[in-house]
Amino acid sequence: MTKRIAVREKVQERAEPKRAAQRIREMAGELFYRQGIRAVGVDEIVARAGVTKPSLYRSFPSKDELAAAYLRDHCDASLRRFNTAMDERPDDPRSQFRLWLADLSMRATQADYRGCGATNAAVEYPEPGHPARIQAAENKKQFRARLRALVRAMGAKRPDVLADGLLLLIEGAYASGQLFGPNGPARVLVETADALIDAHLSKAPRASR
Amino acid sequence: MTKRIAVREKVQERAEPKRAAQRIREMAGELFYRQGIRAVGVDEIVARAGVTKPSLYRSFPSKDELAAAYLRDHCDASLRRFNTAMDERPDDPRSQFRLWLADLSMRATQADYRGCGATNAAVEYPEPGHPARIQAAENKKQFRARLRALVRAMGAKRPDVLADGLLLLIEGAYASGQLFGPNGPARVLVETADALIDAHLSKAPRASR
DNA sequence: ATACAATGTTACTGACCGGTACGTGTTCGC
DNA sequence: GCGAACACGTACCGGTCAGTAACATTGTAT
Repeated sequence: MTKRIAVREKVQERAEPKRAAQRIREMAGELFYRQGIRAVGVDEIVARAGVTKPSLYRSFPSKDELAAAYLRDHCDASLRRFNTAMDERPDDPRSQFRLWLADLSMRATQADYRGCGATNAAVEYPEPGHPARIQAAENKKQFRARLRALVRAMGAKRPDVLADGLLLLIEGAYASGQLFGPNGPARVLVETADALIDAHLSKAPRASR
Repeated sequence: MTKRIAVREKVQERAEPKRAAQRIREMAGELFYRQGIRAVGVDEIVARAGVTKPSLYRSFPSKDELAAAYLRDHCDASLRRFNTAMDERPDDPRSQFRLWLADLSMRATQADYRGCGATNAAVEYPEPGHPARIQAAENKKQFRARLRALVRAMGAKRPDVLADGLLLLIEGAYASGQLFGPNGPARVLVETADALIDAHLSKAPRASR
């Protein structure tokens, strides 16, 4: 974040060596997500990234800030995936949302599912001022706003209430996916969300699907 | 400090000195829940419990097993609270459940809410064989069974589906309570659950509240 | 060639971690 | 009274943690 790269003439993004900071960031992302932030030491990160510890501390002021960077990456990616999924058919937001939910339901009922990285980070760091916690809260805030916009586009009468209800279901899928494996409650995610949306849209409460 | 009393003839459970194991268990419970298991060292536990480390390891084979014991206590207590709340008026399970949900909604929208200890433990210990994770999964399994029985008593047509839908909402409240503080999604917990139950009971989908 | 930026190498710090060997004091059966 | 059993404390272990200092090496651009 300090100096510039100065090689952007013709081959600025060749992936062969890959900057140390980037390798660290990616490896830290995988390890933090799979094993939890506290469970992963900086030595393990640099070892598996094929770099050394000073390289880490040249790019990140501390492990806590590296964790915050991981969360930023994590939610940038998931928010982008959500947006592109919705933008595929802007005319039918409900169907697109349903597809996204079905995908989440599938992932959340797999054996090694690990839930949402931001939620997990907040569990690991309850201290209010911690960088990882601040970033996690920011991620959640952004997703909530995005979900509200989507529900508003569905034409719900009380969009914020419905959006929060759906958010409860989604967070519930994140959490329960880790504890109950397959056959967990996340398997009913789609039809439960359907019932909820139906109720808020005053359509026929049956007749879904 | 704290001499012994040696009176267990007639009053064997006076709370004055309290066995070291019990003090450890209680203090570990508080600290583990508030700060997370990994964040709390055994030194802090014994120091704040007013005992010493060997006392801990005489009663518990390891910190991991102490964490498992904490989870057992945690969910024993919450399951007992749930049962007594339901048993107050066995004729009207839905109202009692509604009251319990309202209480959860209130707690989950307070600033320092920490969610469910079992869910948090599973986040901290993703490794499948870990004692804390095993106990956490057991807790969740028991609660799911209890919830299914309750929904069955409500007379729902597909009780397991409704119970899992409600479980998603509950776990969602646990998780989102930690990230969004007050004004978080958990504020709509009761009315969302109502809408869901209505839909499953084929009552008028409106008319809630 | 040279200058510079990025990274690696090695070694280190002090704090803290979970866990334990061993000694001390109190209580109770006799 | 006396010794065994019990509950508990003192002092310590080796390992790991996050983070740093000082220096060597590489690659690249001019």
